[in-house]
Amino acid sequence: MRLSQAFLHTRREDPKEAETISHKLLIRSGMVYPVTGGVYAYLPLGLRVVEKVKRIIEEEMEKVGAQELLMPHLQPLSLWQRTGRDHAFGQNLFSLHDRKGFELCLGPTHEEVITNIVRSQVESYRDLPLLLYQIQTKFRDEVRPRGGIIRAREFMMMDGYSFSASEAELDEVYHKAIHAYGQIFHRLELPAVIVEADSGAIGGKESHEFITPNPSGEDKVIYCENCGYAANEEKAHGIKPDIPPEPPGELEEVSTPGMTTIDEVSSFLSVPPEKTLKALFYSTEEEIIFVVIRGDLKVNEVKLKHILGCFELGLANDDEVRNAGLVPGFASPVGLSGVKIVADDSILKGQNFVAGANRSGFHLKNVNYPRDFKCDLISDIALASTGQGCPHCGQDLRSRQGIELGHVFKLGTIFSEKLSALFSDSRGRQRPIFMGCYGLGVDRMVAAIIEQSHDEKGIIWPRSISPYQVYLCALGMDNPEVRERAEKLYNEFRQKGVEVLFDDRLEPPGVKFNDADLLGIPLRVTVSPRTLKTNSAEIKQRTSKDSSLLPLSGVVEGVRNHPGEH
RNA sequence: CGGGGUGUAGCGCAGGGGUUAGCGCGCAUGGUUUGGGACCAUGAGGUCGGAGGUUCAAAUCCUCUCACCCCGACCA
Repeated sequence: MRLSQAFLHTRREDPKEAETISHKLLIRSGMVYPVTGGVYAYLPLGLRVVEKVKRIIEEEMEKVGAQELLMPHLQPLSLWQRTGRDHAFGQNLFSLHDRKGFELCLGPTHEEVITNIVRSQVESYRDLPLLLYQIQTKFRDEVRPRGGIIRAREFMMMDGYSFSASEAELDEVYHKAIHAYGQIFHRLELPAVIVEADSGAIGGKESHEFITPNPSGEDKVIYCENCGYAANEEKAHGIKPDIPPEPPGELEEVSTPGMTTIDEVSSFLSVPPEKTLKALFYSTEEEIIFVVIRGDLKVNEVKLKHILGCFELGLANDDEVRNAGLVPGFASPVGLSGVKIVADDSILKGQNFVAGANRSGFHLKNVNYPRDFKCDLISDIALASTGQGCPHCGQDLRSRQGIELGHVFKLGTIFSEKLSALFSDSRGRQRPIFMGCYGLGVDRMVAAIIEQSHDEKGIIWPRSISPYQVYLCALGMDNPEVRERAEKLYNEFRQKGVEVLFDDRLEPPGVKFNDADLLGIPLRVTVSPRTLKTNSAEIKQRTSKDSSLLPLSGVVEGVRNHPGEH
């Protein structure tokens, strides 16, 4: 491609709406164009990158026996009502009516549709196992799109779906998919760790995420360096610190004027936070929940949501709290009735806690479970964090931010049962198909690659997905000899099948070099009056400060045979 | 949905009741330049996000509204 004719306009300045590095660079390099909040167009150069990522995914999926298909973006809402996921997705579902009033939605994912397709085609265990996948646009009306392409409302996703006759067969496909993902990340030069994950709105039992460590990521990974345990914070368990036992003391009311937070109460009474009980009030679509947890811990709302089995969960507002007869800041489970009380199992570790007195300005000392209060549910509902012990080996846990690139789920039979996707097993019995699904954010990976591979000048593409392999930079295009030599090189590169971006513009060197760096093409080949004096061209890696000269006659072969060594 | 911020030329910004709304980049034309965003000259480009109001007069003040971004909530 000739730059003089390319639909490519780089920008010198950062767009003001962008905060994240990948967002800034994608716009500045002319790869994407922001159309509206969380919706982007891919311009020619950006599309080349996306297409390359897609091709790598296709190749690796085919290698593990997956077959590609394409599904519609429009889906009948009724299909979602049958699995109940219209509620699980809630407002995130983009929905619309056709002219007859029939309700449709734009697919945020395709489990329902594919299960329905497979249901009609698969009759027998002989048709299984099956691994199908799609790479296409999905739509989610995110509460808050952010980070440019990292969380968009319209985005590109690879989704694989597996159909098996047994749990064991499902395990097999699941591992094949994980293997394919490993290969994909490897080829993209994108470091990714696999972690245990919560399955969220999609449902299912076992689930893993692939996360690339990055400070601009939205997810937090809790991991153990000693034994390799790693889980998303939403899912992670930690061993909560023990507290030395002591004999239970007498319940005692103390005055704590204006002390409503754990920090205030704990320093006012000179009691460490782990010897206090924190009370929080949540509201679900049905009721107010009173949550009790040891003062040094935080509530993991995902875990809480699971044990409550609710769709909506949020901190209750002051009105809701007062209407339930609770005293914000001074509430405790002691002597409380009429409200569902859920406790973290940390209340079993420790005794003689300080808790609210359900009376403004007062707290209770020496509160002990179960002597002084009851709970409807006790479970692990705490957020794991650094400082806690690894659930497998007991060593200290660590945490790290990351970007979620992929998420795989063992769905089991939840979808097949709801949608009656059955097959006849070898004894002729009708059984639901065992399903798995495997999602990978295509354009999110592009953003993640930029996040972790750039410098102050611009993007640094891995060779495997760079839009072009060579940036051919001709300095002084008005010099006939430069023009002639550069044109010749350009044609030679193209004949040999090397993807080359030819900067044939009549621009000063600084402009060209800066664009070359911004666009992140791995190799730059410069022809100028200076290099022509020695009948050579300058070769420079994007990642290196140094350059070298190669005789003009050997440039194309040299670059083709040893792309990484100049 | 709560909190905060920003909307003025293609992009980045200044101007905060007073006549013709500026600057930088980019763009166009001509010329000089060509190894890290070079220079000179000339020029084009604006419903000041939108609606309503106050005023002799509104980009500027008031009210409402929309869009975008950030934090939180939320999220495969």
